[in-house]
Amino acid sequence: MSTLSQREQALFLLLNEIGIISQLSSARLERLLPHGLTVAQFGLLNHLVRLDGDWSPARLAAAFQVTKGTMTSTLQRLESKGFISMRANPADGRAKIVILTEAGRRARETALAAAEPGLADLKAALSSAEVDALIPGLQKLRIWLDMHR
Amino acid sequence: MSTLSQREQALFLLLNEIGIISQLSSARLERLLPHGLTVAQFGLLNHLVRLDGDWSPARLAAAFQVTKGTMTSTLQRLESKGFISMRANPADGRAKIVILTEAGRRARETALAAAEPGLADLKAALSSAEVDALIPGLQKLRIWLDMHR
DNA sequence: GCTAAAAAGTATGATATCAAACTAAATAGG
DNA sequence: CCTATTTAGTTTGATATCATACTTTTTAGC
Repeated sequence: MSTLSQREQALFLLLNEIGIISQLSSARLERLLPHGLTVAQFGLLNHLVRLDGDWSPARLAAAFQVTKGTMTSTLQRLESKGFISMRANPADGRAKIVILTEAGRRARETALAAAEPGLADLKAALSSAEVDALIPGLQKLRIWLDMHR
Repeated sequence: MSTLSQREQALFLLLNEIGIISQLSSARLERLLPHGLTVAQFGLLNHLVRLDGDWSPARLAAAFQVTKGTMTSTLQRLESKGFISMRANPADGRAKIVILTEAGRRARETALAAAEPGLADLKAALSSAEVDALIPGLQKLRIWLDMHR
């Protein structure tokens, strides 16, 4: 009969907790977002607002650590909502350039304002120190997983 | 222009890291699992093996913190693989009882053995102490989210 | 230069997930 | 008792996600 070492059981438990938190917090956020925005779409809008520059679908897929196919789908949905547009990259016939529209910028603003109370509530769950204590370990794990896939 | 407080930004970052880890680790595990088992299906088999007793779909949905509709779908897929069966609850005409089959027990065994190396690799990412340091804070967060949804 | 390999993007088919709407059965309140 | 509410389970329609396979374009090797 297969078993796991204590060490492995602890890792299993860790990943389990992380999975449930991810699921609960995504569902929580999505309920607050306007325009039928999903967490993936909101994340993309935030990214484009904050990080200037030319973003191709492939570069965005790498940044969010999803497959290119997933990014194609999310971009198409944002485009159909009018929040981004895409044009060909004149320097590379294979590539596209993703552009945030004015409507997209405004939608991100209202979405952020709508999401803020949900984050504010969360302050009751963990102290500032507790949050700060968690982040480095999680970053280390995320970076390892990213490098070993 | 909407902004977030420092506190809220840290929480946002925390949830972001958690989301990415959840995504990467699920994809990683799923690649190792046999029988076309998904993480959700594997989790359910593990649960049924470890926790004896009568489990209804509703109770399982609560335990995994997914909607009843999601649990219906996952149970149907496991049933079509022959890994569980379901029968009516004689004491409650609305309810069903989920039963792990022998094939399901064996599938869980082989799946666990297949997943084990993926967990073993992960030991390189975090020390035992680092894992132990993360768990209590995450549990606290998970419990809060569970109680406030 | 030509060909082989790599990269960008899309398409397809499967599963998980949610919210919302629905049916059927059990329970609670008068 | 009878009705209203709650609970169990399913269905539907939408999105995210993956793996895989495909087309087009670019880059690298000889």
